[in-house]
Amino acid sequence: MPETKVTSAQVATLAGVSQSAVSRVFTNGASASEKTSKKVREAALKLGYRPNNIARAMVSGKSRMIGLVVAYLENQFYPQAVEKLSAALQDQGYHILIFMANTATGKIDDVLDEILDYQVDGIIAASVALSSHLLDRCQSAGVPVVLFNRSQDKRTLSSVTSDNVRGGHKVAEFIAASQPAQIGYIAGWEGASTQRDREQGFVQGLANAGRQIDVREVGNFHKDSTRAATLAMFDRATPPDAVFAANDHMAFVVMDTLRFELGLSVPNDVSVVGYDDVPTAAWLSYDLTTVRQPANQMVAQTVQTLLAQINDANASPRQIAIDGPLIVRGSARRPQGSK
Amino acid sequence: MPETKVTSAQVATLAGVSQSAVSRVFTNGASASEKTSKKVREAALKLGYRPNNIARAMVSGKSRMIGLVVAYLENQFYPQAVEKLSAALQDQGYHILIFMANTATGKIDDVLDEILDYQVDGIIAASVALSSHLLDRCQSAGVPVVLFNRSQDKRTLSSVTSDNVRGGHKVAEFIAASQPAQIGYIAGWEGASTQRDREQGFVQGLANAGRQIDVREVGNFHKDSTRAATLAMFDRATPPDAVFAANDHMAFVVMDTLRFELGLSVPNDVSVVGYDDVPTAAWLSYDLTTVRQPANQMVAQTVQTLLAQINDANASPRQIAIDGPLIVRGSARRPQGSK
DNA sequence: CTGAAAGCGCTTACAG
DNA sequence: CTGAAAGCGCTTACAG
Repeated sequence: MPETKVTSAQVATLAGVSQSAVSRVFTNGASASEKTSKKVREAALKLGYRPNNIARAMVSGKSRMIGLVVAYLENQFYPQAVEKLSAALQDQGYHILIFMANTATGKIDDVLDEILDYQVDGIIAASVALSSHLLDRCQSAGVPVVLFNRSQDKRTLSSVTSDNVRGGHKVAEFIAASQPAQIGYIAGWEGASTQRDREQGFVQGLANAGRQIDVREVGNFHKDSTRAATLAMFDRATPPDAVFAANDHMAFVVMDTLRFELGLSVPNDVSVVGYDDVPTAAWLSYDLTTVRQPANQMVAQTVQTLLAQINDANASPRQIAIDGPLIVRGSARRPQGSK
Repeated sequence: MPETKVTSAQVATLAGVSQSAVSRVFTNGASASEKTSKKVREAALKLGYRPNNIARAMVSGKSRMIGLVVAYLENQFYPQAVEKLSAALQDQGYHILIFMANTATGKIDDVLDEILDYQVDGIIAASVALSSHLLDRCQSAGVPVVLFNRSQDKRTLSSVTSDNVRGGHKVAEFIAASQPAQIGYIAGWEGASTQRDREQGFVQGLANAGRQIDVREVGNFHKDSTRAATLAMFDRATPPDAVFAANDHMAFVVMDTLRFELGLSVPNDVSVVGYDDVPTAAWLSYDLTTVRQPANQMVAQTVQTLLAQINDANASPRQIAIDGPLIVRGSARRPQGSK
């Protein structure tokens, strides 16, 4: 079988029509008579013709590709999000050009240029911060950007997150109600808005209950730092008996360290709460109490916001924060008086 | 800031050279004098010019995009693989157009056509089976395909896996040496070569030791079926005291079900072994004994094989199976006499 | 509804 | 080394 790249011109010849006619038949919303359409479709089928998307992109100026920049795939929340984003975008006729942002080397700049070179119609940045220099570049290229699971002070940029402040607040209420002696907080990477917002809500909520963070360590969202942070947190005269970790990924490490390295019982000795509700949170080994990020809604809003911006260059940016529920499971002590 | 799409023609004008000259400066391996190059680069910088990859693809017939079809992202092995594949391909100047194969709806066919429409230079199919009809389509389009973590009988198709037969064999030797009373096997999805090969190696290895699979259930690589399979496996007079699950993802479920639903101790009552060595396998809650898939080598071979095929249409297909070591951890009893 | 023509932004022989 | 010209496979005004 020869590697024949069939062109619209060949189909046109076989069907006995013009190339324009072939194009119209394959462009929805274009006018073609039933008769022409039939002839063209038959010829196309016989030849195995399919429109070349690259050529289409070239002339239309629309590649129908979305650049997705993502990092931190160890956190189960992201693979899940990529899956949902991909499905939602495919439904809209878009496809994803994916770029792993190597946070180690911080090579996001190069990567972004490469994305732009492919003439993507829009960019979704998941869990990566774009410098204002990069944003300028996107803007001058006329490519809209939406931040996924990260927000930014600039009101000129769209972002979609869960309501992290409110989520942190809920955790505070839940923990305060169980009246722990000491409260610990394992922070994520300080550069992330999710970390800052969750902590802010947590502190606020604790204050409302006349409490505060008694011990704070930084886990940076990563395994090794989180283990070290946990060890440090419990190496004191009065260690906490309730700990909030800024995401599930860290909460798992906290639990493992507590149970298997320090010989403590969760939740009897220490109550642990996370944030995200990744699938693993429901696994029986962890059975983690956590705040659910409403991934489906976040994805829907992300896609909607991005498409609005693609279709209307003057669409105003949106900062969306979606409320997610606290999911109570066995890793945490219940508030006094609850079942 | 205006959304100026800067073209090579504009750069040429500003630099006072021809469009061809501009093109040459941005095409490595093309001839341009130092003087021309300097003028062009300066003009390009001033204008913020970058070559349009879509136009390049159009004329060169090479999009430098690779289609990556992937499913089953719940299994941590795949996000990890996507990350590594992406990095390796980026190093070679290729980028990834990603497609989630929705195994639920089995819409792989449509998806593949869409990939082909984008004129990808090659396709990597991870954990998805392509029908021979689809393969024909790729072949007639002249687009090479390599299967990642899945193999196929057809010798005309390239594939890269770990040595699953040998891996299963190693697990058998390890388990048999601990002299369990009854041996259980939790199978993955029967359509997957990984499942078949791991089981074949396991059966073979057991036979060498005068043993066999005493109880077999199917977990289909998924959580719920695996839980049900485990429950069924232990609902009998003589349940197994050693279980091999065809991948880590299932092994975790087996362990959780045993410990938290059946009140059994792992490894004291039951020894559990998995396959993959995903990051979670090292987490202390599981501390899973497993066979490591050499992901880095698998990725390197996949990229190498694919590029060889892209650069030489007559390159012969390769079936590569890379040996991976058994990693002994706490979830399994040690063989008699070992530490 | 339909066709001829121009053009999307590049690269690549072909001359010089 | 460099430029003029053709062409990659389409879509889209423009006439008819």
